[in-house]
Formats: sequence, C-alpha cells, structure tokens
Amino acid sequence: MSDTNEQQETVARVWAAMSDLVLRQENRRKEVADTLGMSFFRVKALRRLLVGPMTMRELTAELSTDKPYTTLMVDDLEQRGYVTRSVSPDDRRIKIVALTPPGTAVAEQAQRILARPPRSLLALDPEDLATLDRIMAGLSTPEEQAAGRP
Amino acid sequence: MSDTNEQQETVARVWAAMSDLVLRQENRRKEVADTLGMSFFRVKALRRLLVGPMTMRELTAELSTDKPYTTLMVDDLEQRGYVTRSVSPDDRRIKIVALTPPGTAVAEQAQRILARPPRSLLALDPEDLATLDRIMAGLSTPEEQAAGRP
DNA sequence: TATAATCGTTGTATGCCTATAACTGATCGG
DNA sequence: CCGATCAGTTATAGGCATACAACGATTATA
Repeated sequence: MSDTNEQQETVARVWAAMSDLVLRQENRRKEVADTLGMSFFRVKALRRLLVGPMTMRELTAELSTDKPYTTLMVDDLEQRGYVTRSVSPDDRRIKIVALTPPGTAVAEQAQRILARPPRSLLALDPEDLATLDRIMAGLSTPEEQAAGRP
Repeated sequence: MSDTNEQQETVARVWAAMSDLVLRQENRRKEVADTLGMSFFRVKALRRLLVGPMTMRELTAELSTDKPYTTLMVDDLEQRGYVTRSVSPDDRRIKIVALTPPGTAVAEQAQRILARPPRSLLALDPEDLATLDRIMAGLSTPEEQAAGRP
C-alpha cells in the first residue's frame, strides 16, 4: 500500500516534469504561427495533410472542429496556394483536400521548428539519453502494458 | 561525427515521443474548461495565483497578456467570487489579486485534473519509472548543463 | 420513383483573446 | 511644487475559433 502510494507519487512527479518540459516550449507555437504568417490551427491542418490527401470530413474530424469552419479554413489555405480541393471520382459529394508543393514545404518547415528539442535534452548525458529513448519508445507504443491491464 | 548525428537523431526521437505523449492529453484542457465553466486561460490565472497573491502587473506578465485584458479577466474572476482585488498598503497605485477560498478550491481541482498522468505512464515498469524519475529531475533543473554552455 | 441521408457550403451569432490609444489617480525626481 | 513616470482602467476594433440552422447537390434506401 505504501509502495503503491510511492509509485503513484513518482508517476505524478514524472508526469509533471514531462508536461512542464513540453509545455514550457509553447512559444514554439507562436514562433511557427509568426514565421509562417498564419494561425497555428491552420498550420496544424497543413501538417495533418502531410500524411496524404484527405476529405473535408476527415480533416474536420482530424482537427476536431466543425464542418463550416473547415470550409472557411480550406478556403483560406486554397487562396494561399497551399492546398487544392478536388471532387472525388467515386462520390461527387466528397471533396478531397491535398497539399500543393508550396503547402508541403510550409508544413515541413513547421515540423522542423516544432521538432527542435529543448536545450536541456541536447545537453543530456549520452547514457541517460539512450535509456530515455528506450523507455519513451515503450511509452508511445503501449500495446503490451495496456494489454496486461485492461 | 557519425556519433553526433546518431545522438541528435536520438534526441529528436525522444523529444517527439515526449511531445506526443503530453500533447495528446490536450483534451485535458477542454475537460478543465468544461468542468469549471470558464476558459482555460482564466483557469491558468487561478493556478498561477495558487503560489500566492500577485499584483495586476505580475499577473499580466505571468500570463504574457496585456494590462487591459488582465483587468477584464480579473473583473470576471472577481464576479465569480474566485479572487479579490485590494489596494497595496505600500503603493496605492498597485492592486493585489488574491484567491478566495472558493477560488483556491477551483484552482486545486484544475491542478488535480491536469496532473492526472496518462495510462501508459501508470503501467510503466517500476524500475523504468524510477530511472525516468531520476532523469527527468535532472532535466527540470538543468543548472549544471546550462552552466556548461552559456 | 419517392424519400431519406450524406457532404460540403453559406449565413449568422457569439465568446475569447490580442492590440492600441487614451485616461485617472498615485508616486517619484528635479 | 511640477513634470515625468507608473499602475490600473476604459474604450474600441479586429481576428480566430465555436456553435447552430438551413440549404443545394448527390447518393443511398425503401
């Protein structure tokens, strides 16, 4: 029982430290938005499109927004020349949104800025870094652990 | 050289995993805002006040917003009964914002929701967890590392 | 074929935050 | 004591995102 409590405290401490580290980098969002001259939300849309074209509906779900706003945003991104809208050959109700080459470039630039790790991580001891890498890898694919405790 | 590259790749991978884990929990913000019936920004203000009373100016800096909006926000929080505004005894220009008991309760409730770690962390092997705790502790107080590279 | 459901669009209203300028009252420096 | 400065407020305008209602075009269903 005391053991479990200590465990939970440790988890809480680790989680707080991790959240702090990530969220303290939140200025990155502003940097991205300022650099690219558009809201971070639009940048997010472009980044989601990096994995491939998407219907309006899918994009709406991906950004967890509503259909009308997706229309407005894609209008804007289209005017900027970052995406194209085309009618699906299978179903003429559906429109497919795809990145243009400039749109891809912009999305990748955003990714580069956001992927820039904080100084403290770069200064980490190589051995600790390797350990961290191993543990984090397990965390992002938690199939085994999750399977153990349903 | 190849070593350095590998290091950087590892850092990038770790950082990506960490960001993913934290940012995927971003619905927490909405949960907090919905639960407490106010914008996350206001909740943030209350949370900052948990460490102690603050002048309007300090609160403005803490939230990195502007003075007029701080006034509006504190107006709102005051109406809700979560904070009080009082004139500083030392300098009658200055106003001190402080949490009321209900405000403290709300702020603490927000902290509890935000501090809730993701499942994958809870399911982590105890030994790995201890290791993670040690490494993260070093990351959040990076005096030594930062001192090495000014 | 008639009806219902789906996809995207248009329109409107609202909330939250940013940004700027101008003002009041209080304090400080000469 | 007078001008400069500072803290907080008021006022205004605008951008971005959310939410809801309603519509045309297209497809699926009965």
